[in-house]
Amino acid sequence: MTNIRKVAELAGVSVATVSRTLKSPDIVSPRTRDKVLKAVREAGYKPNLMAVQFRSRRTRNLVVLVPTIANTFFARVISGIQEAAQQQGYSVLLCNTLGREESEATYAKMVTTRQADGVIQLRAYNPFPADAFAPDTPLPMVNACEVLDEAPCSSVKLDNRAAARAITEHLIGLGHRRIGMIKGPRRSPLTRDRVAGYCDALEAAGIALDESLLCPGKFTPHSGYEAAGMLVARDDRPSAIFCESDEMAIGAIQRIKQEGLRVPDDISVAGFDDIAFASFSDPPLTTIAQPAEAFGREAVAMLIEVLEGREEGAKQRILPYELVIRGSTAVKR
Amino acid sequence: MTNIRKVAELAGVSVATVSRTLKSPDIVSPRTRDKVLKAVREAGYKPNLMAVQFRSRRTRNLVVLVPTIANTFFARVISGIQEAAQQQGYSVLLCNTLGREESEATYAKMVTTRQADGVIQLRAYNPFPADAFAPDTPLPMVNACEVLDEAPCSSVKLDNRAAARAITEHLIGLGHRRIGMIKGPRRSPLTRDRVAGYCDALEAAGIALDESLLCPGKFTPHSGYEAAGMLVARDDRPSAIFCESDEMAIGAIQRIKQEGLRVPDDISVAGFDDIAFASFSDPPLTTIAQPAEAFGREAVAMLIEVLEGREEGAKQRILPYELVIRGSTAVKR
DNA sequence: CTGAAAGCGCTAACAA
DNA sequence: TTGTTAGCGCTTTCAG
Repeated sequence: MTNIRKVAELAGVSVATVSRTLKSPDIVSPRTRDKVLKAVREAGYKPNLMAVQFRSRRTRNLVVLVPTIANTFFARVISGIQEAAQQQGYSVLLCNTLGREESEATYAKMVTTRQADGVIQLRAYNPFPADAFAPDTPLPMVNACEVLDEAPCSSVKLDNRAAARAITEHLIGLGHRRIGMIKGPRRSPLTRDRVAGYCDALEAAGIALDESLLCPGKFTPHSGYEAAGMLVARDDRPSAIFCESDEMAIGAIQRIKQEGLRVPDDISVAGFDDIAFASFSDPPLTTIAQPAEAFGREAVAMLIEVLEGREEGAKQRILPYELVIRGSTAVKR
Repeated sequence: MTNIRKVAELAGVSVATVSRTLKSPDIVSPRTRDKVLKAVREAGYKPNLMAVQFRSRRTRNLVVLVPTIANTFFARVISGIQEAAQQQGYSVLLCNTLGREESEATYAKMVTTRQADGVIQLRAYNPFPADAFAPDTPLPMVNACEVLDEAPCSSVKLDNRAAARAITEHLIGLGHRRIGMIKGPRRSPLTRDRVAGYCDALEAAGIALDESLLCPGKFTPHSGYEAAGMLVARDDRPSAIFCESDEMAIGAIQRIKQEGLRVPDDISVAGFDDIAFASFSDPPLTTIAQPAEAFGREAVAMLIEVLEGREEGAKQRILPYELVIRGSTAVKR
């Protein structure tokens, strides 16, 4: 084991000097610095980060709680996180929690046990027990994408309500008046906001809300497939369906075609997220593009602010969406 | 900071006893154990894992080098890794390297600097410098999915050559004789093996190899789209195309349709991987299913064997593939 | 600018 | 079964 002491001996200086040379080379005389660096090279010395972190009480690790890495939208958010973190000298520990609260709590514990400095949570749930931190310390956490209503920390999200309203209005603009919606899990704030936006659009257009046109899904292609089956089987089937995720929209399109109907001729379908496959579906998906990578970058910036004590109270940032019109929606006929 | 010493005082025992109670409760008398656990609770004590790991010289962290988490195939491998790791008490540090060697080297350094115990590399590249470890220590690494020819460590992979041969034979069996192939990057062992399997099948059927029917892609839908464009534009266009990944196959299908041809009526298309979207493409994709999660589980098992010193030389495991026939391939007409 | 020395919080001999 | 003690490898006062 080649440690700092060996290097010190080799260079003929004290361990303190070696430490200083490595951390703040500028406060060391050029001559000693050269001696030390030479010794470091000769000894093939690599500082034991375990010890460094232990001693300096910070790890420069960020844990990211992801509901599921199998979702390509989250993959983009994660890219943004990694890019920003790396730039600031932090490493990212990705945790695929499958949305399970126990998993989230387990990984969040890496912060209380000082294996990581903070967490970025991509789901609306606070993984820390109430007594994990001293009363008025700010939580070392940032909530992104799906955000708690009373987030106990800074957060970044989309204006989901406005985005859902925009895409519903696009559908209404095409002449659709019976518009189905395949939504996410009931209790998600994401779903609630998007349903609200959908209702806003209907109301503004003077269309009565038909609750039975709202089907729950699970953000997977298969659940979209199932939900579309319900919607299409009705006598008074909708002429357009807004899906809360592209994955569900892709499943829905397959089902609609299987039932012998055409998209968009018989039924228009809109998605949400603009994942890579959205433009490769047949027909290509009309959807809401989210600035996924930007969510990641923002989240990192906010978290580091908290960790380095530069924050003044929890912030809430809203990032812009964009309506992307492709071939899966068309004028009602 | 509530540390082990505080707990010891509170319980009226030595720090060693507290440590023991937490690590091996059974070698401590029930009475002391109760006292200690009570004190732990009262003090709200959480061991500083940083210190634990530093002291015990192991982190129970595994770093996983993933070329890109945006690929849903890797997402499945990662699930398998996480599941197995968790079971064995290890945490997973996911590193999205984008296939960049500098990134891989940076993350691999977490092992030499003792931030992690070992690495699972999903790409055919050794991220460690030659002198990172003592000459005949086994590398704390396992190579999975895409494997180095002379892997300096244990590895798990598919019999890519046989799988490619099987799917090509499926195409030949349907009467196709001009079969294009959209392959991956030239230098990948994966590509080399799959091209070899493709050639095997042709040869066995007495079909001459036409090199110009092999187009390189990059495993993305877009690259499949481009490559298919080349293939389809030819006068002597193939009647079937074998793509080295489902993502490329999905891109290829879109291009073929855009050129006014039908899949599979005019051109059959086969993929590789069996990602979730494979069964939701139109038509659903004929492909090779890989036991992605099993790759992950195997890799963890092998790595832990190495880390805990129970290995006897590098092993090589081959996992089985399965030909999944769906609607994108049909009899030539 | 450099060195000596005191730990960080914990584990692991070794003794008792 | 429990306590004492000596560090792990590093950073950081505090003197010099």
